[in-house]
Amino acid sequence: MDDPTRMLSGLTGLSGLGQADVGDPDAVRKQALGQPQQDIGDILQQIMAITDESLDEAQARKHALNCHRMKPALFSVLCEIKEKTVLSIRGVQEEDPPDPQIMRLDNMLLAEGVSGPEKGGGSAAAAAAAAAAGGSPTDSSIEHSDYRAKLAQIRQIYHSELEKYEQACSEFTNHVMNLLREQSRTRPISPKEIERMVAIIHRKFSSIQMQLKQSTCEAVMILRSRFLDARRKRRNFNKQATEVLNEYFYSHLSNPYPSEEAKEELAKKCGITVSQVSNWFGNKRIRYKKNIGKFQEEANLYAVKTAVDAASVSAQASQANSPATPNSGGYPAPCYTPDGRL
DNA sequence: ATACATGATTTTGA
DNA sequence: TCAAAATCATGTAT
Repeated sequence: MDDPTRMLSGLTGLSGLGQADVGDPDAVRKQALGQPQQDIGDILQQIMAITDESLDEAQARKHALNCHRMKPALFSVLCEIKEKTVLSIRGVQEEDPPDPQIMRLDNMLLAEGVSGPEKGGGSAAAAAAAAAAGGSPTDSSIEHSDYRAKLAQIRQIYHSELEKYEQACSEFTNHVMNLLREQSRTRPISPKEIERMVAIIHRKFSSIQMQLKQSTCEAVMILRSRFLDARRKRRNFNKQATEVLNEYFYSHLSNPYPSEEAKEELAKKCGITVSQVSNWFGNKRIRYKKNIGKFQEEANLYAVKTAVDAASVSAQASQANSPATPNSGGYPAPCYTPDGRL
């Protein structure tokens, strides 16, 4: 980017027709053919030399060339040659369709509320989603202000960078277009050629933009996983909830697999979701099985509790004899001893 | 600071 | 597709 002139000479020599003000090429050529070869060689030499000179030197030489009597003739020859070569080159680099990857990134950024209209829509939606996902409202709102702040930060960086790129792009485009216009006085450059040049520049810049978008997406994803991953905001269930769950577990120790309906009821009683109930039972089963000894005390506690409950209920009902602990089969029955050993 | 407890997710196996 | 098992990431007690 530090030497636009070189890039220009490399890219613009490819295509385009002569300019409209060239006039009839044949007529001019006849004139040209009448001149000594020496002249044309000389002019060409000078034109080639322009690219190697400093801008000031080139400026002076360009002016000299413009005033040269052979200039119109040479110009027309260049036009003609160019027209011929361009036929074989045309179609080599036609329009490519909008990059699907950049579209994907755009959509993602839009969905995350990074790009698009000012804060509101995106973050509000995210907040709603987080709230729906569970967790107490206060927690999620506290964590969410943090999340939103970070997101806003990313958003701000993204926009300022994007703006910078856009500005640089348009500046560079302008610069190049001016140069091309300037050069079009000494060599034929069609509007179409300029157009193509601009397109090339834009492609280059958009590939830079894509990198920006990509890294922004990455940052947002990391942020999301940092804040929205349920594991990271785990809260223990309250005592009453665990009590209810444990009660069910130990009173169904022979088959601690609550049905869907039972789960729903437990969920309602505990103020948690059905899948949380499922998680709890899954964890409880495996951990109980893994170390029955460790849970012995707890098991006894709940056995006694349910026994007492049942006793009081049945006592109320009919003064019946005390019910046995409902423990039979399934998991290895914990063998109760008064001191808690197996 | 550390180890252990616990809810959630991921992997694995039937 | 469900549950077990393994694992993760945090909460909590010491």
